[in-house]
Amino acid sequence: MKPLIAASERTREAADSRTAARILDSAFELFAARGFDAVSVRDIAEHAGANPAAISYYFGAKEQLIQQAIRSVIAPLNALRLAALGDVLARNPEGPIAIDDVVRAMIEPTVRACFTGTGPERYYARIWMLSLSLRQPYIDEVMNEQTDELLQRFVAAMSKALPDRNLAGLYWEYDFMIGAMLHILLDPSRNHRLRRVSGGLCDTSNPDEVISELVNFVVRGMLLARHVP
Amino acid sequence: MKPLIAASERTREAADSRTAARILDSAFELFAARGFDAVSVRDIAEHAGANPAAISYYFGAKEQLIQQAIRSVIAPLNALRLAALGDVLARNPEGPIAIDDVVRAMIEPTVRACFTGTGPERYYARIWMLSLSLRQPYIDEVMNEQTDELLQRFVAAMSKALPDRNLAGLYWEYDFMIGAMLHILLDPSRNHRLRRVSGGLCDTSNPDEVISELVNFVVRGMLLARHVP
DNA sequence: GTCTATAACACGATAGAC
DNA sequence: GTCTATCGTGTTATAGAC
Repeated sequence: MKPLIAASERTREAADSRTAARILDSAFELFAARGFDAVSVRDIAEHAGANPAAISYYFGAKEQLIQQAIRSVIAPLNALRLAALGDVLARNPEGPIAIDDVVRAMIEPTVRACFTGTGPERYYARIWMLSLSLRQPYIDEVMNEQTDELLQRFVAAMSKALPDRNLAGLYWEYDFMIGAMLHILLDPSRNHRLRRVSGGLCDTSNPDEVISELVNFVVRGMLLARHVP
Repeated sequence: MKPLIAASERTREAADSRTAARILDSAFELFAARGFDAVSVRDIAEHAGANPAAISYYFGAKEQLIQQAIRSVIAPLNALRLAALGDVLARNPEGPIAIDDVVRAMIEPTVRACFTGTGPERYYARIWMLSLSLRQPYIDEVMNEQTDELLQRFVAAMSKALPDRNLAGLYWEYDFMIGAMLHILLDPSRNHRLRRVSGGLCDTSNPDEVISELVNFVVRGMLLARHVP
């Protein structure tokens, strides 16, 4: 593959090269395991069976490799989420839709990707958590690029399912949903902490159970416009 | 201050020295801003007006400084949470308690600490997120040490408020509550993303609004044992 | 108790051979 | 397109002066 001059072009074409693809695969795998800062480009090159120089060649600087790694993990998952939401909307194009189905269209593909996924999207929970904790402009840029439209589509569907709720509440609750989901998805990488402290009552390694508990909790949270004591 | 031999003793006594206290203050402030890996002990020493060697002297290795920084941020917040929960329980020692009050005892001190706190606990959201994303044994150790008992006390209170709910569900929902809270508390450090995407509908810089939305959502999620469509 | 000085090593990036 | 070799910088940790 002939590298292009501009760095932005370079990264866009990167997957065309087998070596670049191997580097990218190694990148998000190692990043997910140990964090962006703790993994050096040398580690990535070694894991990919490539030369350290190949990373600069294909991706430019380490920051651009991180951006590309985040994209590689999030983009395929977002496609799955939007496909699931599309199914829900298509099932009844004119009439009402159920909030359960909308919530499930977000939660089910995400949980299944993290538990039984085989593509890059299985690293979603760890990569997203790392991105959230970094707080750097170049990270924010990728995060917003990957989630702004997704959020608007889901909030619109939530509003369609719950036309009596005001939009502000639904925006808050979308954020709460993502937070709750992300947090429980990190439990397996914390040695199943919730399972331990609950004395085994919560099986945080069972995707069906995680999905069921999450969906029920979130839907209940969204159902009533105001809590009546 | 005379340093003790064992590292564990050293860190325990660290706050006795003015220099050590300045180092610790600088540590969690810089860690919160830039992450554990991205901040060097030199940065911390410089910020504290101390010598790099002082960090090894008082804390041993960087890992122990990180552990101590996490403790310094979480412990005071946990004291506030448990005090609030104690108030709720003391208000009606024998009779029933309201789930709203239990949930609020977790959420209100935490949100207020992050928005208007003046002590180390104001760094809770960022430090905790960083700890979650690190996944190292020495971090897990501190996290479990700081939260296992807190979780049990709160779940017990939740169960007292909702005696018809089974314990497993409450454990799940405690985890969801923490996740939702943590995620929204990070919004300000993401340039108020939710405020932006909601077109200003959600004021994520207003602690009262965050508390109110969170408490209502979480309590609704906990109120019904099963969702009825 | 706090400092200076430095050891010993890892980092990202790149020039230039092939 | 991929390699080797290396530059310059920054890292943790510590030995030893004060």
